[in-house]
Amino acid sequence: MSKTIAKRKAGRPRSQASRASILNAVWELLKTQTLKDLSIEAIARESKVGKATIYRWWSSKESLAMDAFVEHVLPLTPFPENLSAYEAISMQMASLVNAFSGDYGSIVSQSIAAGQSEPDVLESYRERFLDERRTAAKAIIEKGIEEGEFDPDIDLELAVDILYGPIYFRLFVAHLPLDKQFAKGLPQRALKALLKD
Amino acid sequence: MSKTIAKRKAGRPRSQASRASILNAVWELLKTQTLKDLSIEAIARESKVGKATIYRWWSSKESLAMDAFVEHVLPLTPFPENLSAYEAISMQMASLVNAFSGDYGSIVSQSIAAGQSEPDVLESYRERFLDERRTAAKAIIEKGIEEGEFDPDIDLELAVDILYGPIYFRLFVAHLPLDKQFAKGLPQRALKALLKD
Amino acid sequence: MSKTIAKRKAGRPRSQASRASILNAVWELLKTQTLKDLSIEAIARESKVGKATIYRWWSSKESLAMDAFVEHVLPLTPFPENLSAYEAISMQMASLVNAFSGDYGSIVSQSIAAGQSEPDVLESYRERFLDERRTAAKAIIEKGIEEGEFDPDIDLELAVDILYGPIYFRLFVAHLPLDKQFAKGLPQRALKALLKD
Amino acid sequence: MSKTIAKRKAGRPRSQASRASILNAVWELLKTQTLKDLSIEAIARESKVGKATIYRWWSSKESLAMDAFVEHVLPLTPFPENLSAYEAISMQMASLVNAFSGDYGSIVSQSIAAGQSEPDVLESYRERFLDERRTAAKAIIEKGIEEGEFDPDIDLELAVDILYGPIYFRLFVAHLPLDKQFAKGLPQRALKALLKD
DNA sequence: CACTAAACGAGACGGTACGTCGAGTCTTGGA
DNA sequence: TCCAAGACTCGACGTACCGTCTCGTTTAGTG
Repeated sequence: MSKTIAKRKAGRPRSQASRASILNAVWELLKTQTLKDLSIEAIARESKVGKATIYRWWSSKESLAMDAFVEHVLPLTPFPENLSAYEAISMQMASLVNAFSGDYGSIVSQSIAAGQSEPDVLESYRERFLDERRTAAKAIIEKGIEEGEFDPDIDLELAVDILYGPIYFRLFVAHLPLDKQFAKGLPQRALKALLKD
Repeated sequence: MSKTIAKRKAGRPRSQASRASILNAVWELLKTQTLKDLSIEAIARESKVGKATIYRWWSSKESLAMDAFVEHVLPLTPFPENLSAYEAISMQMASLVNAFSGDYGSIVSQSIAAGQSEPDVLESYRERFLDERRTAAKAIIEKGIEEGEFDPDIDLELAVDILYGPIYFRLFVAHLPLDKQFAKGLPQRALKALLKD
Repeated sequence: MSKTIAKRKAGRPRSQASRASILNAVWELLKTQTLKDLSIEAIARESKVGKATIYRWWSSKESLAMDAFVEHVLPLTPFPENLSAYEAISMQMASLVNAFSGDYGSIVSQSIAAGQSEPDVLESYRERFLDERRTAAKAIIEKGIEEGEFDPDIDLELAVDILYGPIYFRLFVAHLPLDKQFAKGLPQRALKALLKD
Repeated sequence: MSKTIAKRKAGRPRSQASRASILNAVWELLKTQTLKDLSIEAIARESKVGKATIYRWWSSKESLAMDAFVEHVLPLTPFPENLSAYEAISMQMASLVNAFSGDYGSIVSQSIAAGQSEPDVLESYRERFLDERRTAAKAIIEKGIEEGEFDPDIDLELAVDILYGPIYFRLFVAHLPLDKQFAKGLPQRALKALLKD
């Protein structure tokens, strides 16, 4: 909506070719190196774009990485339908563990790592990924409560943290693997905390 | 044993004054800036030390930060004694939440963030902090099992992840605060997952 | 010709202000210190220029010194006209001795000294200074031959070496001064070698 | 004399093995690199000697190079005897040209180059090499005067400069080679300047 | 024959400068 | 007005040597 009524601007319009080329270069480069080691210089070189063009549209390589990330990996690990809340959560958690054990996990952990020194990167991560998923998770839990599976006194946010916290913990600290055993055992044990007494 | 017969080394011995001065400078500098923004140059300047001396003994600013960290904050958040396992864990978790809500938490999160691109920093964190604490936590849980409080089928590692994962989750992602309410609510809810049916 | 059709180049053009500032800083610094003790760092500092800008356009401080030198001292010690070859050479030699006894001599000797380990500096010295002067000297000697003053069997290059070699000898080795007595005595004695029997 | 009455000193005497090893290392290293590029560090490394030992006995790498030089190349290019002064000088000049065209010339030119910024190196060169040779040359010229070959009004120092200056000129500036033709032509032409009218 | 005391190797120290990289900005000409 | 190209200032990188400084270890005399 707002885009269509965007004010008419004089001058040459933004080059979509450049935008795509930049995001693509970032994505390609992140396959072979750390976000930390990625340089604006290299992105410009790789995408045949002037550095100024990058600076004109992005404030940091982190937010640029975030855009590249969004462009490529949005649709992911939905909650299955037509199952009990317990089953649906179990299955979705397992598939998230699986997703985080590969490239996707590495990019998420690097983005959040970058966010430790750049608050807006972290905010961007939350707004563009996490919030949506947490909302979905909370809806499922509420459904479980309504259907009598879960304790009605649950603090929803806390419940989500207990379920997903362990996954992020292993993702960051890597003290133990995000393997099948974990994918199976975690829901079994963690969901106990949500059950009715 | 072997340490007492430590090999005689030729040459001028390492200056303990320099070592202390460097670690102290790192600690001071990290109070006002990000680990990412910390430069070896600045550390050398602040500690009145040659850059080469830093490079001689540390491989990166991250491992240096880790050493500074260890030097300053090792004795922290122990498990209280003479309490039931449930009580001891509850109290220790609360005090960890509290610790992570201040400077200590910021340094931990930055160190682990740095570890995302430097595996040995992460390893160092695990070896010098985490392992010791996890071992202590597992011991308490075992005690709880023996005393009939907790489910004897528990996977200890998984249990620890469920208890502490949510804390690290909020520490990293900062979607919700590490406040008193969380410090109180988390143990109550998460420990349910460990109880006997 | 080719210069006027110089290829159009993309990008920001070289800053003449920086170039001038650098060369000027070099010149000023060389007034108070040895070329050996001159550092790129100091030049950058003094001329308020990034080090990279210096490295972009010069390969070494020696070639930079040579450029600074050329910029400042090209027009020097011409051969007087309307005199006999003998007189013209005598006077020019005397004025060169005089020039070499001051700052000019010190810079020449240091540049050539630098050239002992950097062949292109030496080549630069020859191409941009010496060759032109030697050519002029040889022309005068030829004129002297034509006018019957000098021996027609003279090897011109050798003749020039005999006339000017002693000056450079004293300049480098400093075993004796480049004083008025030398300025007067050298032409008198050395030119005998060129005369007709 | 003075050496034999050298004051008795307590303590360990200077190690001749180290001295020899150092000088030898310098000599070897100078075969493959410039005096400018030679570092005390490298000499110590190569000669298996502590840096302090070098600094204890030499004030700079230049004076060290000079010592190494003296140790290896003192006996050189004497004046032949039983010849006329003209012949003796001619032959000695030719052999000097020849000597300077090889390694010997390169070391001399580098040492004198170093001397441009270190006056004592230059002085050392003069005292330990040049003076002796100039004295010998002046003696021969005087002999030539006595025997009626040369002009009795000659300034001896100036005469030596005229004879040898051209050799050093080519050695330093390298505008023309120190070849056989020069070795033959130079004495023929330059000695004319010394002859009786 | 132990005792001195300087010289020795090794190598850490505080520094300075190196030459390179990338940051973010600026200045062209062309689209 | 945007864009590519590329030069600009700035600051940090990690390295090489500088000359100095401890160390523990020789190695002659001397007492």
